[in-house]
Amino acid sequence: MNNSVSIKDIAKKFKCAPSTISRALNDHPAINIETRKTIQEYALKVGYQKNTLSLSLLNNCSMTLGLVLPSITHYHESSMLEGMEEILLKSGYLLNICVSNESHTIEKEYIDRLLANRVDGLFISMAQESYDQQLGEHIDRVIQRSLPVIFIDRPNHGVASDRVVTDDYQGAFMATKHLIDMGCQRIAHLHGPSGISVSQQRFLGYQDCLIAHGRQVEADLIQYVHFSADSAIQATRILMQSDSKPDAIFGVNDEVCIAAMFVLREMGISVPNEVAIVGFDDIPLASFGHPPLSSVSRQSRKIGEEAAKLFLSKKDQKLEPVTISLDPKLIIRESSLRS
Amino acid sequence: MNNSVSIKDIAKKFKCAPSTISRALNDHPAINIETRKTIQEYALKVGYQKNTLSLSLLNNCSMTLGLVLPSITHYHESSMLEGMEEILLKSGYLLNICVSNESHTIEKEYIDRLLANRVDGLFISMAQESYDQQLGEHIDRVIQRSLPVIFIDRPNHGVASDRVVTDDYQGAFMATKHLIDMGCQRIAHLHGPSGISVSQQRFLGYQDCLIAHGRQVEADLIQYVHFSADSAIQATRILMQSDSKPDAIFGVNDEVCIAAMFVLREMGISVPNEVAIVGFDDIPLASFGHPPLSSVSRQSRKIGEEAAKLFLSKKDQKLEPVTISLDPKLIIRESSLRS
DNA sequence: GCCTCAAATGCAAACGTTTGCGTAAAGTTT
DNA sequence: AAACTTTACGCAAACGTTTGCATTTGAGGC
Repeated sequence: MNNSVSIKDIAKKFKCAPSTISRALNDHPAINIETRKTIQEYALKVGYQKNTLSLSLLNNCSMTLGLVLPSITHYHESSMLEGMEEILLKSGYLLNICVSNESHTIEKEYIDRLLANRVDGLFISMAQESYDQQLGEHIDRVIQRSLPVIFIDRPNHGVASDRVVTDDYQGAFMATKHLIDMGCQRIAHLHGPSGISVSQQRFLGYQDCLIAHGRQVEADLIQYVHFSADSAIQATRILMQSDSKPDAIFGVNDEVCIAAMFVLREMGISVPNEVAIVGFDDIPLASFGHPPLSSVSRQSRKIGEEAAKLFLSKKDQKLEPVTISLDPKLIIRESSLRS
Repeated sequence: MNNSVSIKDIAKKFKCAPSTISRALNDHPAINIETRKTIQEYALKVGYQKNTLSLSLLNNCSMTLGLVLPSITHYHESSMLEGMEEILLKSGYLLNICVSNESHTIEKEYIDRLLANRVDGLFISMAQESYDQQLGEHIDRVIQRSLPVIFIDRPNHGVASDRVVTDDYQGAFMATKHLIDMGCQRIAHLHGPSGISVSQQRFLGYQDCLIAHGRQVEADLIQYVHFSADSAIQATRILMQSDSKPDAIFGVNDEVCIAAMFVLREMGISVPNEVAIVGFDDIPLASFGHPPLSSVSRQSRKIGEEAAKLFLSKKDQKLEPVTISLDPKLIIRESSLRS
């Protein structure tokens, strides 16, 4: 099964001690320079490769990290992963990816495996089930091991912890403000799954912005959706068939807005003139929507980079928990531009 | 740094040998049932967790796999990953994710790390650089170790190896045939990056279908793009501004087609009547395009599942290399439906 | 020829876990 | 009471690597 050659094998070949081989391969000065060369050449020839597992065991450091996400198919998540990889690649780490599918049971199972594999740190965006039911012991276990844990997007309940997030509240506030500035009077909201921080913050930003501008927050104008396009179809129809139709929609993400625009087109309602729309995430296809979709960009890739950097700074010294909040940027396109 | 408790620690507490603790925790019948209980309860209390690294070292089996991808932000890739995870979760594996960004150097570096970490198998979709320059020694090294290597989407040069792919050729053929059936006379192709298997196969399917129906393959009707929406803007303009405009476009993936439809709309060209369009991948937003985009679905999630299953069947017994080719499905929507 | 010193290499422990074998003690059969 | 079996546990090796501390060898100075 495994043909890999070990230091012991090489030691036998040269009839010397494993320690000599180890030192030779690591350019230890106490080893004769010619012996060193000979051994190194031989090692290269037979394709010797250091077994990191033994080192992990010895040094209590596996150079492996865990990333636990509810899903990976949204642009924000995969883009964040790429940013993370970029930094970790330079630092010699490997990343274990674990998709919890919003299930607490799966999340727990994965964290168990990661701990058993002695990862050096954990990035986690908590599953909705864990968050809803306030289940955090599995995370507490990790923290008790004094492993660096960095929360992404979704924080743990109450506990002070390292976090990297977009300022969703601010982004939603900006989006709503922009719609108000465009003269919209009745701004609806496609609200994300309740209980998830991202949904809550975006709703709060929306709500507070309305209040700050002397508007009412009307229950009729709020519809709950999932993060998928499909789920927005029905929600949009309900909104537009109500007695008091909105003249603007702020959606929890771009997918639901693109679906909303699709429904509006079907209904013969013009965007942005009858209904203006702003989304969230600024996915690459947003600019190719019909019309191009205004959206709040949340620098997904940078979130990953910052999370990785935060880990690197945390791993050596114990510091106070930090929250890195990245500024969202409002990208205005035609879907919300009224003349 | 690390507070984890080991079997030795527990052994000291109970003043017995580590082997006794190990057996007790593994429900070995040779251990007194009460001793067993006591030890298990204590282990649970102090949060003992098996150190898998030592086992990996001992058994030459790390229960960890590697996945090397050129990128992860496309729906196809992330969806495939989710399918893979589903199967591997049940089998107790963890997955190391490595994004090569189409770079041979990075790919090599990642594979080195994976080998050093003694992964039990490798899933890989080769970087364009590796493929273009026919650089495969880094992969050969893996195979020489007799590690299961499963190629996804993009095969290795020439070498017989386990593969899981969509029948891109067949899918492209079906798409082109459909456009012909719709009465299109001049079918253009947005060709993916050359040198990549996926691009080549889709082009071949397109080409052979044209030939099979007595059509010419015209160089003017072929434009090269990347897999991103942005890259299709210029290509589409060139196509439509040429003397001999196409009346249909078959695109290498959905992103480029959505961008193409955007450009056509800008130019006042109607889809599907003036130009019919079919894409590839059937991303979730395809059905919300304007008009809804016809596309070849390639069962991304299932590719991941099949790859994982293939590994599981390969890990025990050495079998002949297998190619699993999944049937594509043509999803017809308005973008190609002519009345 | 003895002492010192440096250069080159070996020894053994350590990381955490499993497992075949050995060995007590206790119980059971003749 | 002798012989046997069962029960319950310990010992030690093994996986691959590193590293502090010997130990060996040869050279040079006196």
